[in-house]
Amino acid sequence: MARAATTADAFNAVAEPRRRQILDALAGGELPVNRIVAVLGLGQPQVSKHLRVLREVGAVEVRSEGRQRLYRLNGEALKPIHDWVKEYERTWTERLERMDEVLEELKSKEQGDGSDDSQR
Amino acid sequence: MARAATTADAFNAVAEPRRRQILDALAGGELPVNRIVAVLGLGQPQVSKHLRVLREVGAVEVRSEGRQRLYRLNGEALKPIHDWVKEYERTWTERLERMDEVLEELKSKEQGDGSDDSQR
DNA sequence: TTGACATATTCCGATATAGGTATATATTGC
DNA sequence: GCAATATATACCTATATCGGAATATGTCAA
Repeated sequence: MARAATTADAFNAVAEPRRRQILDALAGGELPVNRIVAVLGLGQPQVSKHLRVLREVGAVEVRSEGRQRLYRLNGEALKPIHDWVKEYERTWTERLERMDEVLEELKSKEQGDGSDDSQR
Repeated sequence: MARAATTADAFNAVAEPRRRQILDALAGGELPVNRIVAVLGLGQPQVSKHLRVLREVGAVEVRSEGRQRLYRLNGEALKPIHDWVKEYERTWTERLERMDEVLEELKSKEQGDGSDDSQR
């Protein structure tokens, strides 16, 4: 048994660039699948599969209209991501964090050469 | 030629629950690898590999101190995620969106009864 | 019914990657 | 030098999953 346990959550859904593109497209309003296909320039089955993933995490909802399936955004499914990342926002907004960073750097230089090797 | 092009970006890095755990642990301050191993209850090589991914997207930085490698958070690497998801925040905060949703529903009901589209 | 259209599902092959084990590298102390 | 500690890397296996092609399902019109 390897590979993590198929985390079918919002984080995973959104990790795929195509799926973010789909959500971005739906931000302008409800769209049928063939419009999304046109926007992404991807095959129709692939789009349907991405839509399924998005549906499973609740990020989109569907309604049928004739032979069309109209997808609409449900941004609330992205709330966990927003909540999680929001906690880190202060890291790049507060000046105090910068000061702390500089102090750490100085400290490590003082103690020897250990200041670099951050790259490989 | 299949499978998407190895998106080594912040979205991908954070899609892994273990890596979010690591970042959460580092939110409290700099930690050596063995502390992270203890927190996660995962093997040391696995943790090192996760740390490498996080380093490659800039979400963490390292400095050496003796034989230890002290990892610290760099929240700014998460800014793209924050910026992206922020756009969707209004979806679940604004009331107007709800109204729009209801209107859409009503419209679809209206259109549902007609057997031909001549009255559209 | 037949056929056209719209979308979903199934099967396939290629690749990415998580975790596991063993090993390599680096630092410290003897 | 050698041993111990701390971490990183290499190799392996199992699985997840992307894109592609073929096919199935569903809806409408003639």
